[in-house]
Amino acid sequence: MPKKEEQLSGVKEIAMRANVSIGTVDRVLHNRNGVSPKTREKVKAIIKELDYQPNLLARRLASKKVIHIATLIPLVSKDTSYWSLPLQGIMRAEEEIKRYNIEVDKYFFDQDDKDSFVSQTRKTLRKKPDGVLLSPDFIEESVAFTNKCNQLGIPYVFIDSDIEAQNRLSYIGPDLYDSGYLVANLVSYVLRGREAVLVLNISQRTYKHHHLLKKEEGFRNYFKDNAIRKKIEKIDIRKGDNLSIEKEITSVLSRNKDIRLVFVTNSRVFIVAKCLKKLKKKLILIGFDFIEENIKALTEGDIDFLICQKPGEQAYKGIMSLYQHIVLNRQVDRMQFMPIDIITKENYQFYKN
Amino acid sequence: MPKKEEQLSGVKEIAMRANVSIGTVDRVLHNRNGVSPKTREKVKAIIKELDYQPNLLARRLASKKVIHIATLIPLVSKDTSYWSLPLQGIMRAEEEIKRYNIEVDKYFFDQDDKDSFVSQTRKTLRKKPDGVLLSPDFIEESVAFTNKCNQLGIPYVFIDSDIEAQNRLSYIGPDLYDSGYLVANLVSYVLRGREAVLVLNISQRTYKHHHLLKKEEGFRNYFKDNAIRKKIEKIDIRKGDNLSIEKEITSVLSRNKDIRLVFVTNSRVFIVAKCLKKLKKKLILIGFDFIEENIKALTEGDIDFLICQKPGEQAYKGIMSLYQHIVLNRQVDRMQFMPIDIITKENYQFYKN
DNA sequence: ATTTATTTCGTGTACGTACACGAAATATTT
DNA sequence: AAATATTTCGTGTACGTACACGAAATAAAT
Repeated sequence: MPKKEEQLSGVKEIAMRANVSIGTVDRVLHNRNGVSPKTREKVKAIIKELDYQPNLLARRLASKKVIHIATLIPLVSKDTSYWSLPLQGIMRAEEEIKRYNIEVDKYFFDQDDKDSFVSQTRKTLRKKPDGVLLSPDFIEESVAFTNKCNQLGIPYVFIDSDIEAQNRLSYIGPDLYDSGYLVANLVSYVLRGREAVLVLNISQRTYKHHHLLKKEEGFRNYFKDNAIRKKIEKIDIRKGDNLSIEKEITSVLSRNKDIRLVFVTNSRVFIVAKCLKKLKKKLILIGFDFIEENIKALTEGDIDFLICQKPGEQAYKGIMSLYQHIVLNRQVDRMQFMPIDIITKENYQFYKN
Repeated sequence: MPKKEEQLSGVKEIAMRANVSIGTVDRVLHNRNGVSPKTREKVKAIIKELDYQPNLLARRLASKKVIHIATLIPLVSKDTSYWSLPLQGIMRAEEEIKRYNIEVDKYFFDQDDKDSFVSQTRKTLRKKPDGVLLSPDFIEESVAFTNKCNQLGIPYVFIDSDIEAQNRLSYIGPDLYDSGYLVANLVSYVLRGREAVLVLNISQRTYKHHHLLKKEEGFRNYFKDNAIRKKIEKIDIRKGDNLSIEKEITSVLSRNKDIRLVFVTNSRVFIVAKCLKKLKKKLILIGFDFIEENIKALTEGDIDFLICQKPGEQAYKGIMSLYQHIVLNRQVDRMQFMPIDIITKENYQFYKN
């Protein structure tokens, strides 16, 4: 018996109303050719009239197109294992969505080599991905790259650091200012009276320096906002080797006997921990990021607090946001700040990245 | 020609390896009966071995089951149109997902009638929904209800206010404490010297009072945290009628000539605006929520600031989170705080709920 | 040993869309 | 007008899963 022709839906209904086959409707929907202008218009009209919304689940299922998401993050470098965490997050997301015909193409650049970044962006673009996740370390170059993405209609999300001006789908990562602010709050509890703070910005990479400055700004503004007078000594160290760092620290500490706490504005805090240990200086040490080297120093009592922002989650969410947006057409929050976690010797075991 | 038997996937692959049909695999997957213990075990083993993950898109497409999401929110009441906004959000989400065989069943209760809440929870449970969105206005009753949901394995999300202890999928809404804190910050810019603040908690409903108190707590703690001395006069008004409110306000204002700013801890601020207008008192007025009555007062200059947290978005996100979780098995953030927006006469036109 | 009841399983169709293939209709050339 | 080229369109199969139906195999009853 012929099926009762109740409520058709989707392409079929359009096809029926337009007296054409679903094949034709399909061609109109995808702007493929092979349909006469007049039926095309007719079908388009009906599509509009019905306010047709495709069933995205069915679409993805039927499509043989593989969706490509490109990721562009730093190589895991010798001086910190930080970027292995986002990478794990990326792979976790990949595992979850690859069965929906989504492929994740991973590109890596050398944090110390601007050219490698540029060449990787080129590679990325050549593959015409459907979406990009990137850590926009080199600002100008990232802007150039994402401008091209804008032109090509490729959505992209930033992780780890942000370039607000760009037309990104989302930024997922820390609120740098806030995390500095939080540290200041911590500091205000820990220090008393005239005890001073040393802020250490360690970065060989000039382009990343503004990150550190944002944290420092948050840090300083806490004291300003709360009208707390606090001596803040500060050094920028542009050389990564232990020796230079040690020298600088020794010097500043001998000049400022009142320093009781050191705040390192990035993950290089473990290097400072080593120095202080060597110098036999027991100061309170605060830094960033849940990486192996830091955890080790934490457990050994050489670091007191680590501020973390789930780098794995950041990358995972980044991929998933792209997936949601590309495949399911979902709107995505333009900002997705990660919680600011405080890790100590007592709770680090329970921290899940 | 027979298809090349390359990489089968999903049920088909399992079926092949187990030497059974996909029908049998399907029965095992869904714990339906009609399969002998021994083949069941065999199939189960292979499923585990392959770490089979079903294609959720295909599953939803093929399933004829309609997924039911129940919503349980207050009726739009006479004294504030607030709840029409979340309702709009719910309907927007519904529109978006109904084509995936998801139905949203809306239940409403009277904010002044505990019994109506209870009876609506009963109704909800009778329908055995697959997920619930609710505003847990009556705490004890909400706990009882969600405990039953826990037993039945029904996920639920809270909007507007939270009961942290419960095992909810997510809370989506304002951080009450923070919004009070923010207002205090605003106040500290606006007021000078010895100018005082009046905090007004207007609620006929005792059970909602703790919300207001949380905001007040945040408000007060700002001054404490920042060591600012500020005279804070405060009244709780338990009667909703304009007359009682007017009387109370008149009284407190005549006793405290130094009050220059009034902070109303909920959406009833427009009532206060009317009173002040009638009394010809020009004070700075701050309150909550982007509802029609308030906007009117804002444009007329009778309210100075409105604090809003996109109630429509809250509900929309709530439904979508449930959908994601139920259909796509996505993990969901346990907390989804909404941004705290400050609305003035100048920017209200651009505010999208 | 039949017949009948019951369990166990395979097949077919459907979900809504994509896309390849080829048939029908139309246009162009001879 | 016939032959050919081109455009326009319909049909069929696939995606991975759900589920109804009925066939085959087994068990129970006569």
